[in-house]
Amino acid sequence: MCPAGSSRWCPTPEQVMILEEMYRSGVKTPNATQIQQITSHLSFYGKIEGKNVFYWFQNHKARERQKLRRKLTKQLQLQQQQLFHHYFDSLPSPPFQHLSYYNSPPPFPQQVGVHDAAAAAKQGMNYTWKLDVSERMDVDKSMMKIYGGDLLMMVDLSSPSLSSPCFFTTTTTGPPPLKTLELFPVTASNLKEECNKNNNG
Amino acid sequence: MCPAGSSRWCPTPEQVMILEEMYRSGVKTPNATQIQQITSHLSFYGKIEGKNVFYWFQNHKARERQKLRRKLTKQLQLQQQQLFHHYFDSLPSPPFQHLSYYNSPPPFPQQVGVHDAAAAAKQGMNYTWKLDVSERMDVDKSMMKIYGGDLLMMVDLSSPSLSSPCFFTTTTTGPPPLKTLELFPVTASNLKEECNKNNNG
DNA sequence: GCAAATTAATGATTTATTCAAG
DNA sequence: CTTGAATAAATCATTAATTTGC
Repeated sequence: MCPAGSSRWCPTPEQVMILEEMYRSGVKTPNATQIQQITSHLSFYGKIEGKNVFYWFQNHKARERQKLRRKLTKQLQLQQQQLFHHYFDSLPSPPFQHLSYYNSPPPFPQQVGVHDAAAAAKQGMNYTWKLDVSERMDVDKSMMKIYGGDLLMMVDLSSPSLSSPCFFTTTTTGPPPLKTLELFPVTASNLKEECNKNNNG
Repeated sequence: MCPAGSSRWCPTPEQVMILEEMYRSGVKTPNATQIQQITSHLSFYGKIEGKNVFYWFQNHKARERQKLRRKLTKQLQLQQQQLFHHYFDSLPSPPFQHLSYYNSPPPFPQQVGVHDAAAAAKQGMNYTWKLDVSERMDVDKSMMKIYGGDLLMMVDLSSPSLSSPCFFTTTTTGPPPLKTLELFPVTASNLKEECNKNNNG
């Protein structure tokens, strides 16, 4: 685990687990008493002192905040980029078209395809699901809320204003012209990178 | 495999394999775009829609976590059992005693222990730490200032008055008789409550 | 062997937390 | 202090594995 004469604390997995559990259950900035108690408790699992606990909570809190902040920032940037592209890539107007580009690494066979958008649209428009979701939230934002990030999506091409990009819009009377844009090749490694960017940077 | 009119998605082996490979290679919480891409990709192997992919990653991530957590918890329980026995098999009577009462909720197995106070005292007396902290604030009040609340922790037993409880007292000549008292069972929920009291009240 | 019964996996929903913006 | 957005945890519900008695 930790070099014998290490100059700094190396928490054991048990210690980390307990600290995280405490943090999760509400201990964010323990006071002296709490720190002493926690320290005593954790000293069961390995060498530890008060300052370690103190600093752990400080750092953990800060890094959680940081993580969230970065995630939000990234999302915003991507969203804006997306809207930018949407705005300037004027497009042909089949009522529905869903373009998918796949460029998969060895384990995933390559595939470049153009699909009818009906299927794609249906994916997000499953009626039951939609209904269930809409019980709690605004229908228009459902996919955003559920799926988190929204690099790109379906925009109503009939309105040039781009004022209200909608995710998996549900229309019972008749669907407006929608287009799903995917701006980069899809590979596992790409997905991984993006995921890491979201998580770490 | 799956009943004809099944109410829920039954992934094909290929789909599961690909999903698992993606997860392994870093895709943990795909966003809407990624979900759409993955969905299109997997639709090659069978019926599938976005929500299936979304739910799959949610569930898979959660259950992987769960698996790990259970493993750790089991380890902890074993470890604590061992320590418990160890403690009551050999009980010395040291000059300083540190009484700790632990009454932990499920994740933290029960624990009753008796410690030598030397370690506890040392925790708060680390010289380097003291210095580092005092760079930014008044030394005497440092812990109070940093840690806020003070249920009260270390008291000098040589003075019966209990007039000046000190936090992490530093004594270079020789430690006075100190005793660490813990006045209530330490649980995550207790700590949380106290924390809330400190923050809100 | 083979169904009915029981248990384990896992897809789908709901509920609770989290941080930070307003 | 409240709310929005996202996510994790807990839970419900259905399908697959398996066990069991015949």
